[in-house]
Amino acid sequence: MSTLNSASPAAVMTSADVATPAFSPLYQQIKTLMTMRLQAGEWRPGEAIPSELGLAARFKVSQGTVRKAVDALAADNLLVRRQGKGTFVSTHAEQTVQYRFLRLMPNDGPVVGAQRRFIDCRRLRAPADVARSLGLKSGDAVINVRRVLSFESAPTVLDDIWLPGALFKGLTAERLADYKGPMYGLFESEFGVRMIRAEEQIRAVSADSLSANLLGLGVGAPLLSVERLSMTYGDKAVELRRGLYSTASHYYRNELN
Amino acid sequence: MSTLNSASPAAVMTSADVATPAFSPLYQQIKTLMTMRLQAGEWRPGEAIPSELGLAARFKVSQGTVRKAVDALAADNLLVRRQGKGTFVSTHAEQTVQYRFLRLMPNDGPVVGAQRRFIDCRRLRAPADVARSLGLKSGDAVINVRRVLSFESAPTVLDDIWLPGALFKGLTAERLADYKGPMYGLFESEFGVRMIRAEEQIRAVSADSLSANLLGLGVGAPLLSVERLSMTYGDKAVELRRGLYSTASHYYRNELN
DNA sequence: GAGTGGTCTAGACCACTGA
DNA sequence: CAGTGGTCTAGACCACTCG
Repeated sequence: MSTLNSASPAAVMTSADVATPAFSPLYQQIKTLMTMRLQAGEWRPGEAIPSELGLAARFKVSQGTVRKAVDALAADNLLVRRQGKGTFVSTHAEQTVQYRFLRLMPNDGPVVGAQRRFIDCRRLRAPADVARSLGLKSGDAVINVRRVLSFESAPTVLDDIWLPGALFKGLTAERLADYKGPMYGLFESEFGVRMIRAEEQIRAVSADSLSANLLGLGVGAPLLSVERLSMTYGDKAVELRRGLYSTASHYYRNELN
Repeated sequence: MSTLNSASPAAVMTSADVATPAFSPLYQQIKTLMTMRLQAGEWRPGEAIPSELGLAARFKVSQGTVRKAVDALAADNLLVRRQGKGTFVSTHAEQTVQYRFLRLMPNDGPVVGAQRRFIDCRRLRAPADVARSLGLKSGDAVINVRRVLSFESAPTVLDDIWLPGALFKGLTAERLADYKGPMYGLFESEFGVRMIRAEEQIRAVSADSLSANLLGLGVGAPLLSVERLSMTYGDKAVELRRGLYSTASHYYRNELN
């Protein structure tokens, strides 16, 4: 580790260095360094990172210390460990299990793939509330995508998606429609934007005429309103997604610990 | 560790023992042993468990191995580590932060305490669906509690709670009303039932006349339906809670990783 | 068999708490 | 100050994957 100490690896930063330096353990510092390499694209989604012993040599610490850092990154879903093979940068592209953040489950019957229908994809100026959520200035360029997800031909999810225009130049309805696989896979491979975590605000609302129409329901039908803010590295918000879910034959599943 | 090996601690179970013995690492076995001690009430909620070195001596393993076991139990929220003080059995009683599993947040303004009003607490025979969820036989004794939670005098949550009668003998409306603190604290201290984790199914529904009345809304108003199944040790279901949340001035908050 | 992650140990030292 | 959890090391060996 060349970041903080001078001689031996054990000579870490201590509380004598500064007044209240907020002591940070070595493995935490290495986690930060590795996160920066991931963010910089030095290690690409789907690829293997160096072995633990290799990383230990590079950072001049013991294997146990890089192990703690890698464990933490794996817990954050940034890396995936595979015994006997190596440690890999996680990716949305080979996402076998549904749509990463979508928690909808059928009331009965097996989980089944969704059909997507894109309603429109427009480039426009950010409304005040969208700008605030995404950390933009009101009037900045944003891209607005609307689409419907159907399960077994039953329209179920109406998504209203807002993306910073600066990050997603050239995103069109065609590219969305042509891309096979989850939308986050497209964002990752084509625009270098990786979703790390998200926060959702869930409410119950009544369908207005537009959404009722698109979801094949009556006006006033109860819908789940799911407002999701997705973050990339550094907890930077990069997507605001307002979803309306029909919960007649599906439910939102959550686990509490 | 006297459970599996004979001589040295390092002589753990190997894949040579049986055909496909599903190799379980030492720290995992110790985690299981500690969980059993917790379940048996040998270490009580709020109390400190032995120090890591003490546990290491007792189980005849190294400190590092018990550390992994304790880390896992702390990750499951069964234990709480406090540097310099010790490791404690977590408890619902001194739960400073709201109601453990309740994810409701005010749209704006600070989090504020709730007022509780108990509507009734009856002992009756389990309906088929309740019995199925709780792993009982249809017709077994259950306790049904209904109550309303209000925030700043606005009724917001209508809970319909089902508990196995065998586990909660003597639970009455009086004891519920008299108990200060969260309901799960009462369950823990008076009935020895600790909620470990829960699963929720969330839907949007329309208020019927009864729930509309109790929540001060119009009939047909959209409500969040939250059906929660809570589990104790061994993933045994011990509470079915059907909640109706008014999401006019609150939202259900969820974090996705 | 070589290379990877996974487990376990023994021992040193650090940070935090409370008497 | 003693006692607790937290970090870090060095080294051994095990389990898994793949050529």
